[in-house]
Amino acid sequence: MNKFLKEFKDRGYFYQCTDERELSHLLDKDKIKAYIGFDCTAESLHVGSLLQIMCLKLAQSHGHQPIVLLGGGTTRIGDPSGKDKTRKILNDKEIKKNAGNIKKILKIFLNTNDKKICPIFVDNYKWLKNLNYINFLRNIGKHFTINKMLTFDSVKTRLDREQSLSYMEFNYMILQAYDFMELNKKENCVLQIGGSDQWGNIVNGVELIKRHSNKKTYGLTTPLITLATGAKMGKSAGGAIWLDKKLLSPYDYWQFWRNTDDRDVIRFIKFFTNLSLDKIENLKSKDINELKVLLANEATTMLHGKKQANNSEIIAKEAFKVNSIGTNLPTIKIKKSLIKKNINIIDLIIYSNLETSKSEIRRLIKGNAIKINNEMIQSEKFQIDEGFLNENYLKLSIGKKRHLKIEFD
RNA sequence: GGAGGGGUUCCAGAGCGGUCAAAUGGGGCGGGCUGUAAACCCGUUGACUUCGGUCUUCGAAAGUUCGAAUCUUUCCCCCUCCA
Repeated sequence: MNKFLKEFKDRGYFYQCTDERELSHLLDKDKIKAYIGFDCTAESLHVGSLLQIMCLKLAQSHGHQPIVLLGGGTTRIGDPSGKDKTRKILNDKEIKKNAGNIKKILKIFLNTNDKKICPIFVDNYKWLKNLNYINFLRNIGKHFTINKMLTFDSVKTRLDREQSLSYMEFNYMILQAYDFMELNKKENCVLQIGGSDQWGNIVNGVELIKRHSNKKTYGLTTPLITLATGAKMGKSAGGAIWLDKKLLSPYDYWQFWRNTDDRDVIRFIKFFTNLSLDKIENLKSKDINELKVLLANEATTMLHGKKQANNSEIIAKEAFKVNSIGTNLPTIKIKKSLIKKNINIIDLIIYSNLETSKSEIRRLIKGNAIKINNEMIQSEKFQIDEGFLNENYLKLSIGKKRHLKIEFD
């Protein structure tokens, strides 16, 4: 089997392929261009898209060139795959902004230095916006039969569940197929990769190109990643795990990986790090918590850089050491004059922005969750007074995992 | 076009004149156990509070009533069946 394809499989990226054998031959023979489309519905990417990104990275490492398709056009339609409801349609400005953010993230992950494998960014709005309805129906539409379209999962589940599917959404798969054809023509792209929910859309592209241009192309899908607990990846505690430091701090990103379920650790190291499979094989005997740190460091380095990763590790070490005062913790400043006037614990937490609801803070105090300098606060009337000014700062903790250093200014 | 059913707090889903800030489950948060894991147990889950209460929520608006998520009217949205 082709090396790229083999690693693709060994790492667990493989789910389905339209013609594995032939694709393998082709990959042995040529360096190809492979594309993945990214929806622009969200303001940025989150870990749910990370596996797709890793696929492109892997392709690069084997000398193939990735094409990143930003769905600026198709996002205006809304992909019904895997969704039980019609999505709210975004306006042009939002889509444009989202596409920009997504492009930025991908540039961080992908190798942009080597000309041969440098990712090509395209936005399908460019060609979709000018489509002529009549011509499109005649040239493209004739290759699709309703009979077949109705059998695709994205359509079928909606109909089975008696949920409405608008004609607009129904056309989505045709547009995605058209995208593939366009990239095949313009860039000679022969492979589309996507999540398993994209299978139908991808197959449609392959078939359209076959019928319309009589050329052979390939589709490759990745499995839907679920956590050991059965939950979908990326929608975990307290909101999405964004791949964007403006939406999720490097430290929180690091923590996300550090908190991986034991059962997922090796699998995730294969998925989400660049470590070679040989190396990973040797890791299996290591202490599970060390592996989690390794995973967190690797994943964080890839996105936020080595410095941020190391820094996160240091912060984490301090934060979880029982009685440390934590000089490296995230820090905010407060005016000494405020302390001199005595500030109430609730107001201090509001000031710190760790919580925004006073009721919630009261609940946390009742639940023994609030600590200052590692001492539990027992009363919501607790005051921070001048006595604290003997030090340069204090440590505020909420629960076991959230710690903040508050410096006096 | 005709006939029905429905829109409830993050989600699912009860409630159908006062005892409802609203059952139950999931999720979240906090505590315990531990390994920043899983499983399990406990608490909590609208806001504000001088802890007595107060204020804002049950698709939207108006009304009946001492009192409405619950009744009436209009409007908006969703679904099913018939044509």
